[in-house]
Amino acid sequence: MSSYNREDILSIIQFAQQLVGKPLREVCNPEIINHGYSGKGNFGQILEDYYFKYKPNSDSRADFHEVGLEVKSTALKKLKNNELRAKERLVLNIINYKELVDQDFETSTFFEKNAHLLLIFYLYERGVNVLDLIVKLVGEWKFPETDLEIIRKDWELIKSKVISGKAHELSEGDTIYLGACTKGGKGGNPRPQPNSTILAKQRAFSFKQGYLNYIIDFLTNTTFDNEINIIDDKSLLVEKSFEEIVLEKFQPYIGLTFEKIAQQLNFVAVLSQPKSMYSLLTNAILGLKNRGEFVEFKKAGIQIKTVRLSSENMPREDISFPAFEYLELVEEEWEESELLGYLESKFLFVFYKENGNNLVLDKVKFWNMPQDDIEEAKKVWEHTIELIDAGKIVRSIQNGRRVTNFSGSRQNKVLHVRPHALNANDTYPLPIMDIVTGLKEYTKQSFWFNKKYIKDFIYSG
DNA sequence: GCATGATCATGC
DNA sequence: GCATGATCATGC
Repeated sequence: MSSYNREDILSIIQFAQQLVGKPLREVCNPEIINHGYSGKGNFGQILEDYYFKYKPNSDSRADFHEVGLEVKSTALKKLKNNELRAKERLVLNIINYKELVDQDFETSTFFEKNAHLLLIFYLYERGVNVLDLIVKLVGEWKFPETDLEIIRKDWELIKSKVISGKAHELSEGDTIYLGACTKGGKGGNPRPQPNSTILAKQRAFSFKQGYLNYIIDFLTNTTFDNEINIIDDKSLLVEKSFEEIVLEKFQPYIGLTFEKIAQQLNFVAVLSQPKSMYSLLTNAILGLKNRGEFVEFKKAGIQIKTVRLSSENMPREDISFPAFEYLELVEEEWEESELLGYLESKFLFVFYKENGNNLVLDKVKFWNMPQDDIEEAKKVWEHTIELIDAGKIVRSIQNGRRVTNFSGSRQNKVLHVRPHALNANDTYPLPIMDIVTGLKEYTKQSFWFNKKYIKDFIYSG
């Protein structure tokens, strides 16, 4: 790979960097207005055809394969604080299940094609013509050594699942940085897999959104002083997986009481923080002294959930997701929905169990949601949208309290919908007026994991 | 006792 | 001021 001519590579990158600050319409031949590309990938197709001047193809080799450089364009979104973040994951090459099982990582289609990327980020704006979207950032990307070890293991895990005839059970939450995301719309474009007769959804290798954000931070020289690495030496990853290394950090404290752990870690401060002390203690076990984030968790989109269990293993509380906006929810497609994004992430569950008057660190596990349960959760999402669209959120008002038609914890195995607001007057706008209240706004709500689901399928599962 | 509506606490 | 993780409290 190092035999490629660096000058040729640099000239391509420099050519690409001339895009920064401009839309395609400005930098390409005027005939670009007749481009004829439509659909989601059209920015990339137009870019290749009219700027780089080669026809979009499905060649398994890199775009500029003479120098081993693959061009990828992807969208940024602007947050409320004006920060630029990845709009979604970066989809790489499609996984060919039949070929994957015979490949080795170093010579795999994935690595041959994506070891060296030329990334072009443009700012997405709803309703704006693709030719007028402004390119914000252009840069090259090669994997740092420690990331590459994790990505290699991700790739191996995806391969081993396909070898076991479980391509249909693949999920983005299976892996750390390199995901196997669905590709091909609603039907999932089912295709055969080598060691099972069950058809599997078409999937592609992809960078998790968090990993892409990390690349953006790197390319823009953005640094954070409140982040720590859990793994600082890639040699640790030779013998063990990332998950194993994390779990081992908890091992010395399993079976100890909350107070004992806090004492051993010199963490007296947490005792005065009633609502967040359990999650702060979890952070402390992983080595975070103050508030902050773990680099690998952020890059992988891993969500840490600290759960208090009764002696019967029932969580004290359900677990909430962020409140959803009604106007956005009803516009979503399931495959791109915010909820699916959460459900497909990997979770680290830390369970503290009640033992008399004490709370004891009982169990720690990585978890991600099985496909069947994701399908089950989808029903709640669909039902919620139906209610909002029909203006039938509220069923009645009893003693001043509103009784809603939202899906409760008895209706669905996985999720329910419940208020998530400062109080009942803390609302988001509705697309249409609610029939019972006559209001065009309603108390903020969110999806919640049923605690029974946590008990039966996450803790015990 | 549990499900569900309502609200608190913290940090940015 | 608001988003988010966490928790309270009422009524069946």
